[in-house]
Amino acid sequence: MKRKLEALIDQAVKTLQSEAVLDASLAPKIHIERTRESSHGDFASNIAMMLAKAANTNPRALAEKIVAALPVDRSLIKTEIAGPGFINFFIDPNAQFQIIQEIHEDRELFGQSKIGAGKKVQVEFVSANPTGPLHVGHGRGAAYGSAIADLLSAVGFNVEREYYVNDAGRQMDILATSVWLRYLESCGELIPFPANAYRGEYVREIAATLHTDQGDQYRKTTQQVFSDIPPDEPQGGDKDLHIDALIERAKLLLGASAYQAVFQAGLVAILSDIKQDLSEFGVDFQQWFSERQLMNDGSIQEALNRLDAAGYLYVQDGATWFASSRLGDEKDRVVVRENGQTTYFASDIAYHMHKLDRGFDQIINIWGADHHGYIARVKAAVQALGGDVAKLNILLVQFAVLYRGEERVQMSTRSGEFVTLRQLRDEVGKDAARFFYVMRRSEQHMDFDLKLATSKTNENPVYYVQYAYARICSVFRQLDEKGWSWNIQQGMDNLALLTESHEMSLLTTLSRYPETIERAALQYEPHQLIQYLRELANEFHAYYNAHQFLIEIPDIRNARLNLIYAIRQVLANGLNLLNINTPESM
RNA sequence: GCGUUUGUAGCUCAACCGGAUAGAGCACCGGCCUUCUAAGCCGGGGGUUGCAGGUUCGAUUCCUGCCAAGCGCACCA
Repeated sequence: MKRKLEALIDQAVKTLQSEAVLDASLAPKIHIERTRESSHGDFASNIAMMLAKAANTNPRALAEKIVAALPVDRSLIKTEIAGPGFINFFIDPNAQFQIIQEIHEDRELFGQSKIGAGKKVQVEFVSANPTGPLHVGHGRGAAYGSAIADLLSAVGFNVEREYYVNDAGRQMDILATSVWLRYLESCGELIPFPANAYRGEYVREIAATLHTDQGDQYRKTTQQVFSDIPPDEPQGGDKDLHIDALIERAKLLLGASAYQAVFQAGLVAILSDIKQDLSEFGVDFQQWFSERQLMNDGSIQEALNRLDAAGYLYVQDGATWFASSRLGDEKDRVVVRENGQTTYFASDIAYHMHKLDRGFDQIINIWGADHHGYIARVKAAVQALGGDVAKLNILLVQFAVLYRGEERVQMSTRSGEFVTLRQLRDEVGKDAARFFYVMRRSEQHMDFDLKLATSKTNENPVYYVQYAYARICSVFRQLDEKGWSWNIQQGMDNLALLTESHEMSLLTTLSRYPETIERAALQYEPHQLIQYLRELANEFHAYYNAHQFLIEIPDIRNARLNLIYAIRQVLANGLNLLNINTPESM
């Protein structure tokens, strides 16, 4: 309908242009929107106000000319000029009824579209370091990213979901060393556990399993491990020097292959935990892309070679720099350190080279807001590699600030003090957690009150939507119990009997579903879908309280059942899209 | 200090990317269960959209400045 009206106005404008009322060079962007109030009709356009100045006339006069030039259309019963120059459109109610027929035919496909035209889109999200379990801070990115991926796929994009695994680098060495030290404790050694090591309970569990599986074969004495190691922070030393020395000592004492074995034990345990966690959260990835692979297969060197060939690398103070400031970054960045090791950013450059080479039409990175400083340098890298920056879309998700009641909860993977995503799911359930995470705009700094989320679960709006779905299911169960019939055809023939105001507004809301999906997908705003579902549920609950569906008169009964069936279908489509369950009774 | 995101009802947030009288939930007050699930519905109070300018027919939305909060500003990842 929206599209149709746009086409009509477009024709009217062209007609006026041919009559020289409007300048032929004008190419106005025609914008149709839903009205907020029913007295303003169903749709409105501001076209006259946009063009009035160029046409050297006042908006209302121009609006009249546009209306006069409007081609005839059966479903359009009235136009009105209102306010400063809005053109309001009134749609024939009979045309509105078609939406019910449409939903009954399309079922679970209703709302999907092909505007993505099968274009390849990669969505990379979560990508948390595999140094510990996911905590509630990661949950938002997970829920948001998967919602965007699912929305894009619903509107016809060919979507690939990817998790970038930072399985290389110092953090992983710290983890491996932490596991080993806990392992030594399992063997019976008395270890002064470093301040900067991973202190979480999960490290102990991994170490215990390692001990059970491998026995004492990686055991060294505390004396061997700690002799001549610089003091830790609590002893007045530097915690970074301390842990780095321990990492070197571990590699030395264990030898390369045994160190690898310990390293792998930690990585594999944590990564498989993350995979399972996400899967249970309704988030699945097609690709788990390994940073170590980039280092081992020469990709980093290749990326650096390409930058060098393009003239973007130089050496200074013994390090190799990428001249990102020439491409919009605030300063140049080191890619190879003085000690010969490549930086994390170098891996990132290689990773994005890979993404570009894989031929996606669009690349979406979903990052936590703490990474916003990386946008400029990554875009610079993409440009320097000869890629199209316009294809790279970096979306930031603001952090959820955690509270327990009034008190702010600090989280740190290192210290082991955090609330895991799994704990949250156990307490509130997957549905409530997903709903809550996606409910708000991603740029909005979100306050997440754990006390509220875990204690007053009945207040979570997800139940409101699910309840509407369950109520409709219940109506159809009652129908069977009463032994009454539901004749769909008879209902379709009598849709005109749906004349109540609740019914009219439900028809409009139902017809808004496809455009809601489309907008939510293209603007990367899944909260719009949530907003919509709450509205649809609200209108249904109001309708439910105001009118009876299971009534004696078959014509009306069947028409109403057709309507609520359509409502249930749309609720289900929306909830399924968000990976939220549709319980048939609550 | 620089960059970036945010600032809307007592609290948590919307507002179809510049539209008409800024809307929901929670909380508060008052109603509705011998009829399809009261996890619901109906009604009420509550606002200088952080502040000050600017752009135009029209600004919560765009621009500038200021104020406040979050997050960044490594040869760490």
